[in-house]
Amino acid sequence: MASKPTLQDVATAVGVSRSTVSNAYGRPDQLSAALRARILEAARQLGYPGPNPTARSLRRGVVGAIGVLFTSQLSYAFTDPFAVRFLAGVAGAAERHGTSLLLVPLPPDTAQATVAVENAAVDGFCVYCVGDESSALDTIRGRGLPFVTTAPRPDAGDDRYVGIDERAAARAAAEHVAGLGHRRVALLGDSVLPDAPPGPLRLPTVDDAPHPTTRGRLAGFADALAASGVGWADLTLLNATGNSRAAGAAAVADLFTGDDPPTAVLACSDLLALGVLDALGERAATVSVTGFDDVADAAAAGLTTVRQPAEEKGRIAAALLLDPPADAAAGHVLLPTELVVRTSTRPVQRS
Amino acid sequence: MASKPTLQDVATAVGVSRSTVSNAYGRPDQLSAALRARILEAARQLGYPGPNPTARSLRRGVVGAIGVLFTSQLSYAFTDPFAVRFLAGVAGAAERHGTSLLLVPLPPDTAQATVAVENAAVDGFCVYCVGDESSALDTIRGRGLPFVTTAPRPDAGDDRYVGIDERAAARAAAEHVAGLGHRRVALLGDSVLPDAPPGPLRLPTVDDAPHPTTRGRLAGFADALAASGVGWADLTLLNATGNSRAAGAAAVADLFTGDDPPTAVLACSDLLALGVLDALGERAATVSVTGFDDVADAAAAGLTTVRQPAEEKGRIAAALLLDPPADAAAGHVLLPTELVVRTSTRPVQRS
DNA sequence: TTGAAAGCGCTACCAT
DNA sequence: ATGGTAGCGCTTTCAA
Repeated sequence: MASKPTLQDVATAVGVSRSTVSNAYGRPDQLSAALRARILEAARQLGYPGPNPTARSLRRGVVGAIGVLFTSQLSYAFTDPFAVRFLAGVAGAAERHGTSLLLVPLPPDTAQATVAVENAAVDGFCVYCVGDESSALDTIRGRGLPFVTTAPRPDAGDDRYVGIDERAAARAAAEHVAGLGHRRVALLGDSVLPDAPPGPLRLPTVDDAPHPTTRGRLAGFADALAASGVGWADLTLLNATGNSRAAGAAAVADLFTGDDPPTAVLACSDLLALGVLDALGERAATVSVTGFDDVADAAAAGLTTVRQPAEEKGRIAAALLLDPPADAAAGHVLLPTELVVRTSTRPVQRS
Repeated sequence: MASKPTLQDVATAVGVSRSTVSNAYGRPDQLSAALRARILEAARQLGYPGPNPTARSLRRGVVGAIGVLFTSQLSYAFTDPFAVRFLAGVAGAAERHGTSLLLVPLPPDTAQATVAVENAAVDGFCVYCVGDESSALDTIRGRGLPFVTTAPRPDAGDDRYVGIDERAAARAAAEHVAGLGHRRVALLGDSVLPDAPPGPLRLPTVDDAPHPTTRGRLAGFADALAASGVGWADLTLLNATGNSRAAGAAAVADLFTGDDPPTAVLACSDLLALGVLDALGERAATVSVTGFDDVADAAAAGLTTVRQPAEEKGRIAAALLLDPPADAAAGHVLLPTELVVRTSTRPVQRS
C-alpha cells in the first residue's frame, strides 16, 4: 500500500474481509449501514480511490462502454457535420444508459484495423458508415461482441442495423432534377474509386463502385435519370478525394469550361455539394446542385438535399446495442428520408 | 473453451505454455517465426480473438485510453461547435499516439460524478471547460491519474493546463465596443447564476459569478467599460439558461422593449450572440453584438467575436497528457486570442 | 528460445 | 450480515 491502496488494504485496516469492502461499494444492501460507513470512512482516510475499473471489468465481464468505429480517421468524426450529429444521438442514448463511449480510430490498413478492434475494451460496437467494413465486422464477431451498423448490408442476416434506403432516397433527388428538365447531369461522390484522382472518371457500371453507400446513392441517381432516358454512359461521373467542401470544389474544377457542361450536379453529400457551389461562384445561378444529409449549412446555402434524421439514427443505433430487441426483425430499422427542395435547383435553361 | 477460447486454450492446443502464446502476440521477437505462425494459426482455427483487452490492461497497468470529461451532458460535447472543434484536436493527437478516447458523461450530481470518474478505465483525463470541476479533479487526483484542464485555475499549482487569458480576451471585445461609443451595454452569459431564470439579473460584483470562465469574461468586459466610465452597477447583466442560440434569444426577449435599451450586447459565447441576433431580427442593425470563440457560423452571421484556436487547444491538451513536459512550467500553456471585427458591431447611434 | 510461477485487483458464489 | 475461496485472462520476471 505504499503508493496505491487496494481494496485489500481497506479490508485490513477495518478488519473485515475483501468481500465486505467490495459489497460496501457495489452492493450497499448487503451490509449494515454502520459498517458500510466505517469502511467508506477508512477508505477515504487511506486514500483508496474506489474499486479499480479495469479489475472490476475483468471480474464482471462487462466494461460499461461501447465502441464507435469509424473507417477513416478518428478526427473525421468531428469534422463531418452529419457524423457529429449522429454521434450526438449515440452519446445521448449512451448517457441515459450510464454507458461511456469509446471512440476507436480504424486505421486504413486491415491488419492494424484488426488490432484496433481487438484491443478496444468495450461491450459492443457501433460501426459508423464504413466503406468495406467486412474485415472489422469479422473481428468483432470473432470477439463475440454485439454490434450495430448504420447501413443495411446485403449479407446482414440477423445483424442489427439502422439505416436508410439510400437508393430510393437518392432517386427522389434525381427525379426532382430530372423533372426540372435536366438531362446533362453529373454525379459526384467521395472515393467513387479509392485511388482515383479528383474529377471525371469512367465506371463500366454503377456496381463497380466499391463503397456501398456511395454505390447506393449513385444507383438511385442513375435509376431516376434512366427513367428520363439518360443512360449510365451519358452521365458524367465525378470523383472527390475526401468528403469535404474543398474536395467537392476540386472535383468540379474543370467541369464547366468545356462544351456542353452539365446543367446539374447530384452530389452524394452536402459537403461535396457545398464545395460545388463554392467552385461555381457566380455561375451557381446557372447550375442545379443537390446534396445529401441536410446538414446545418445546407439551409443557409439554399441547398436542395435529402434529409435523413441524424441524431435519431445515432440514438437508435445505441438503443439497438444497449437494449437489443427480442425479435430479430426489430433489429432492422429503416429510417424515413425526405427531399428538401431549396433554391439550388431550378428548371434547366434552354440555351 | 465452450464459448470463448482463451489464451490458455491456444497454448494447450499447440502444446506450449501460455507465456509463449502471449509472446506470440505481444513480443514477436521472443520466439521463432515458425512457432509464432503455428500459434497464430491455431488461434485462428480455435476462434481465439486475441488477448482480452481488459485482462491485458489489468496486468499491464495501462489502458491505452484517455478520458474526456464534460461538465454538462455528454451530448453537449457534440452540440457546441467550439467543443466539437476542441474534441477534433484531442482526437487527432490521440489518434497519432495510438490512444483511444473515452467520452465520459459527468452527471450534475456530485456523488454520481464521482462515481463516473472512478469507473472510467483510462490512463488520464482531459477535463473540458468545467464550471466547478474541483470535485471531479479531486477524484482524479485520488486515483493518482494525470489530467489536463482547459483553463488556468487559480490553484493550478503544477497541474497542467492549456487555456487562454479569458479576461484579457474579453476586454479586447469590450474595448472595441466602448471605442465605438457604446455606454448602455448588456453582458450576457450562460448560467451566470446556476438557477437564475433567463433575462436580467443583479450581481453585487463580478466575483459573485461562480463559473470561472464566465466570470473571467464578464470581468474582462467590465474592465474595459470601467475604463470608459461605465461602472459595474450601470451594466445590464443577462442570464442565459444554457449555451445555445435559443437560450441567447430567450435571455434578451424583453430587453429592447423598455426605455433606454442597451445599444450593445457582449455575449460570453458565439452561440448566445447568434441567439441575440436571432431575437433582434430587423433591429439587429441598431444594436451592436459581440460573441466569443469564433465558431463556424459566426463568420456568415457577420458576428464580431474573439477567436481562440479550438483544434490547437485540443491538440495541446492531449499532448500535455500523452507526452508530459519534463518542466512543470511547460505544462502551463496560454494560447493567443484575436478580436475579429465583423459587421455586428458599429458606432453607437445618437438618438 | 521456452516454460513455471506469481500475481494484477476485484467480485460472486456459497457457507456461516 | 459477513467471510472464505476461487478464479476472471493475461503478462512478466526468472530460471532452464
